Amino acid sequence: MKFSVQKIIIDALGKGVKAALGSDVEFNHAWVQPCNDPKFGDYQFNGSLGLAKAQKANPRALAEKIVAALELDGICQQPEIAGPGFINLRLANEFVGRCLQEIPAVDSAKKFDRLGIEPTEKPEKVAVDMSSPNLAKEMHVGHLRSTVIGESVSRILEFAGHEVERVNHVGDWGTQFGMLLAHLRSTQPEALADIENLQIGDLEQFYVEAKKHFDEDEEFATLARKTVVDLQGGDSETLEIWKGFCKESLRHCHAIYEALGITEIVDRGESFYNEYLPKIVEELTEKGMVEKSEGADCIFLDGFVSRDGTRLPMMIRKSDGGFNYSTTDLAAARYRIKEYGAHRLVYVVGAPQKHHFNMLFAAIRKSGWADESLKLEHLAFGSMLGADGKPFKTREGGTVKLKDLLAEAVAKARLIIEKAEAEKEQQLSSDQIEEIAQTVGLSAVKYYDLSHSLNTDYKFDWDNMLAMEGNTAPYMLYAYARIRSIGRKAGVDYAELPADAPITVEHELEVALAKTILRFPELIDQISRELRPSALTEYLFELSKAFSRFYDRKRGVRVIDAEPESVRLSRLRLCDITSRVLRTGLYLLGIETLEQM
RNA sequence: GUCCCCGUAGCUCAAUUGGAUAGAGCGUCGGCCUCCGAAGCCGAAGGUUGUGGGUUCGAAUCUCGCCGGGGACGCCA
Repeated sequence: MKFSVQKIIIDALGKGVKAALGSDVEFNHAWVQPCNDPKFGDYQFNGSLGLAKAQKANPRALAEKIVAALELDGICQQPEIAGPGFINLRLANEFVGRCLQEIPAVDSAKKFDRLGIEPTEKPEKVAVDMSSPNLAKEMHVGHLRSTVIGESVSRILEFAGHEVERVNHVGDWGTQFGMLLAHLRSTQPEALADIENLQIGDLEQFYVEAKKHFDEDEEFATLARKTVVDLQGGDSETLEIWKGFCKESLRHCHAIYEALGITEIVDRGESFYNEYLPKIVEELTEKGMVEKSEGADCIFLDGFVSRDGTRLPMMIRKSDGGFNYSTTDLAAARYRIKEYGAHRLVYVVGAPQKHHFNMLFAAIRKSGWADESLKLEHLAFGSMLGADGKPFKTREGGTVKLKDLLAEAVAKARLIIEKAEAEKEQQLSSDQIEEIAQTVGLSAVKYYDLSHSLNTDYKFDWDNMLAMEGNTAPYMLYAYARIRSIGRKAGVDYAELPADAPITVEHELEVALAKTILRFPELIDQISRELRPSALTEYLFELSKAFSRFYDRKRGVRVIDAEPESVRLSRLRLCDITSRVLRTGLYLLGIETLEQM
């Protein structure tokens, strides 16, 4: 699979169109799409319709001209013209078999099972801004989507061949830290001696206590305010305590990242940019972008004007001289462009900040820090809602800690697995059940999140995400484990199957499975551009269904006891490749597979 | 007040960014295990895509209005 089938079709059609209509015709790749209904074929060309209009010709006649000029021998069956002028293409079974044949064995030296998919020829450096919790508190459900989507998007980009830096833009600065550090000093003076190893069991509780202290004790409040001044003034002792606090808070974050399979994230908090902030304002002022307005330094950007003419400001320096998040975001963007050398900045941040990012991007463009090729993307995602459609909260109305949510997912998964185990003959050990519960529970949460389209809100529903049926992690993990089990049952090691054993597809369900596999490369190409994990979950679900039909007792084909041996080998190789695509696809969602469940 | 997002089967969600007869899962009804993992497969019923116009060969998708829900709009981040 050194190529995507779609690209081959696009090339052939491109040539055909130029041969039929002249080389000055501009060919649009979007004219070639997979058919949504297999009865039409595998790929459709719908360009005849648009071209016919431009050339004032009959679309069907035009389609016939194009078909006559097509060279698809050995790739497709005879093209068909349908409806108002669609050209339908159906891949030849021999071609499908040959493509699968070219998929190389797993190269264990590589980070991914590439399945023969080449990395992009134009690798980019991408900074993915993700997760970014506030270190003053525990991570909560509000950070789930950014963390999970950010990781998936990062893996997809890496697989496509890009260099990715996952940036954890944590909130480690601000007035609240004065209160927290003062509280730490007054309640745990002994901890200050070994601040490096500070331990705070529950940051949330600590925050609440500190806030209470602040509200009820005027003397303490004064102390807290002084601590803010000390911190911002660079008082070394205060800085040490602050560092210790942040370090401990980050340990809490990384316990969650580890559970979620996130290992390469770079913690670069807001404080990192403090020294750059005055320079940013200075630089942008020199560029004439900054205006004084009501005592504050603001940037007014083209297009950010309400109908009555009021200009909408992007404030980068408050009237008291302090900086705010816009300044920090500008500094961070500049750093990512200038120091890291990013070609693409991706922000995995909730939809409510759409307006902020629109302005930020406009300001970055205007700053001239990068040329027009710089890609700026706000991957805006919707909120997680409770079953009642309202913001997701605990029964008491409080914020749900991410740690608790994940623990509950594992607990619920464990119950389901134990129940299923009780009905089986072969029993798994309790260690195995625990491992399966961990994987299933955490995967279910991730998969459910990623299977929704980014932009819209979704309802968090335990039953739907842990269901064994439908487009869920348990179903996908089961499908994978089942295929692996088939190999064991057949007494073969998939990795040892002879690479030169031909793959032949004949049975309808065999062909359908094979063609679904062949769509994987074009999907990678698509999602690495669009950054849409839900397109991947959708595909993996289809692949699993295609396999289940292929392997169905009644309607499917025989595999383990298929005859002759050449057919058995061919089908076992098909099983192997299916499992590899599933494993790779799930990996790109941040999900590890199980050999058995 | 200005702007942004959403509204699709009883429920939860899709729809390859303007393509053909709008698809899945759950739930309901019905079929398939002496047969490779039934956590599976096959089928039926279920829709005026909130609503009314417009654009065109073609609209859930683009556009304008209305209805309903959510959100953002200068010194929090």
